Amino acid sequence: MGAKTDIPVVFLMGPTASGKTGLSLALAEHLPVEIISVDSAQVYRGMDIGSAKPDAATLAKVPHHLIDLLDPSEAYSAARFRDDALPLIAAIRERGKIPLLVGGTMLYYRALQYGLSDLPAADPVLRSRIEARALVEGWPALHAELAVKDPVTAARLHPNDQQRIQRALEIIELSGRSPTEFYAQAKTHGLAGKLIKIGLNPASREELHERIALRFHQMMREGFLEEVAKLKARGDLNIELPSIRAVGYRQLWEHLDGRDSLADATERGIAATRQFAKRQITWLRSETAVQWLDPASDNLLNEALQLLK
RNA sequence: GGCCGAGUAGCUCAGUCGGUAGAGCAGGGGAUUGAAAAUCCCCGUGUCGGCGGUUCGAUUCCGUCCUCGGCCA
Repeated sequence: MGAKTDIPVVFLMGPTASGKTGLSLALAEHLPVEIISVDSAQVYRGMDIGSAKPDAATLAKVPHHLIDLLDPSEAYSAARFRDDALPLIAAIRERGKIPLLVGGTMLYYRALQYGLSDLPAADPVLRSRIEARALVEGWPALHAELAVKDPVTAARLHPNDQQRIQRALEIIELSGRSPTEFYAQAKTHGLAGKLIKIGLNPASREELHERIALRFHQMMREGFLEEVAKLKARGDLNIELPSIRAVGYRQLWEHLDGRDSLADATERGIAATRQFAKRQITWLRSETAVQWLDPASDNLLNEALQLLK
């Protein structure tokens, strides 16, 4: 595998609506790349408009990976992403092409770069059992229980952080070992070889907010509501699923449930997108060695090509 | 033109029997190990519409003006 790691892996990171997809396609016209989507929503089939998935013609023209992997009734994960992406990257390098990772799911980049602890996989049955207990005893009781079994993790988690308390208890139940014990051990391996990180972010937050609103309205014009209605009409999906909880999908689903007007739901969707972008930016600030570009630059493509030389 | 109601945080509104005010939403910062577009934590000074008056002290009471609703002409 040695010689092949001479080919760099390229990350194209940035908050939602910063223009990552556009730039990736422009790069694909000038360089021998294959694109790997780093996006927890684009993995779902039938979630196209709201996840800002490249259209079918584009997908046919430029090789893309990790898009349309699952049915929305299923759940993806950071660990699965790492397991999927590593062999893909190796294969793309074998072909003498550049793996271009594009997307905004920051935890996935993290998992890929640094690996993960060797934790037991999620267990839906156990999770619903823990939830049922929480309903009766309350989350504080479960947090207290965690404090006995793994004081270090409990101290790190806020008593309201249901999702992580649940996960910690799940790990203990499944393995008989605490998260703290796992974290003390080496992680599974992450990415090897040369890595170039390009960050794309508008010069001001205001500008990003404008791009977000503009794009959301564009999605509505393209039939986002119909897309959500179609998913809802299946009858087997619900708002608790990771897929349907995605930004925009959740708000339009709630509107279809009769919660509010379409105009209000649209505003809530846009606000949720802004908040999502803010969280992405928080991740980005802790990323090392990112080379930043301004999506409004007249010379964006050349600047990006320059970084890849 | 007359009468009534409302003008308080970016928005929707509480509230102060006179001692310069607080919620929700929005917004900002942070955390983040198999749900991550998820989940969670922290952050609230704003001429209380303007100008006068009463008062030790007015966002609160009084007068007047302005703006926006509604009703009546």
